[in-house]
Amino acid sequence: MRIGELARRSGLSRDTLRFYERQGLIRSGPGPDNTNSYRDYPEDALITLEQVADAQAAGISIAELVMLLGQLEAADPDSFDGEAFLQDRIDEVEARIVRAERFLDSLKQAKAALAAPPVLR
Amino acid sequence: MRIGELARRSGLSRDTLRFYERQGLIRSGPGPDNTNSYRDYPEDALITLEQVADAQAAGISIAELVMLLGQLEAADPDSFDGEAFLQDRIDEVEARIVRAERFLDSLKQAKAALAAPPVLR
DNA sequence: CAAAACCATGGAGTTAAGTCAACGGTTTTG
DNA sequence: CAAAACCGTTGACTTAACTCCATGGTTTTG
Repeated sequence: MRIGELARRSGLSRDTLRFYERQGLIRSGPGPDNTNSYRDYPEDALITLEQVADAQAAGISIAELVMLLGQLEAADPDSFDGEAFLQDRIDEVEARIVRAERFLDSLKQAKAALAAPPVLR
Repeated sequence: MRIGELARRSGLSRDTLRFYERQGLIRSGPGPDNTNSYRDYPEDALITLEQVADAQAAGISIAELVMLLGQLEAADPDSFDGEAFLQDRIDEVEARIVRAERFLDSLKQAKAALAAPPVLR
């Protein structure tokens, strides 16, 4: 599909998609009839973009994500210590989730307090 | 306590603390003997800073956090619709946690795959 | 086939959250 | 009391992640 469709379907801007492609997060090939004038994205770019959004929500930067993607698809365990790198990200993300959940609780408590009958305040 | 101690105990830089104070996230009073030369932070600034870190992990910006803090301590429910605002933040944070957890699962699966005996790959 | 709609590239600009440097005043300490 | 250790302010700078703009080429459509 072309960039406009991907933008519409992903909710991202065309500029963002081109930016992501420059960063190496998504890839596009030459068009269907091999005219190379417009980018052509595969259907699964949408899935990749969802994963990118997940990673960002988890506090992973684009640079880190590019490294992770490289790790995962290289699947070359002898290259360097990708396992330790992965474990570090796992620890980071877990810590972040703990913090986010703690904050979520505060928000909920605050809301409950606001919603309570004024006499209780 | 003075800024150096707060920095050491919170793990943040003095510059960051002054920046947070300018933004309205923490407050300092005049020193103990009322000499006003150095900032003096109350003990509970440390707690506030933990909450700030939690909020940031939850994807809340400083500007939003300042509004939230205002909401919470005003506790003036008739002012404007703070309840709706709170609910919006709650929804956002929950969505973010869902994404982060999904990403965490991917990371764990990737690690398991790497750790598996090569014959399985 | 011409207008409308779409796309590419390059480069500059923006925002959030800090970070750094320079310069000078204040407190503490041996 | 002088040196060392701290602190304050101002303003410029940095980084990440976009976003915008200008200019010009390509596809689609009526």
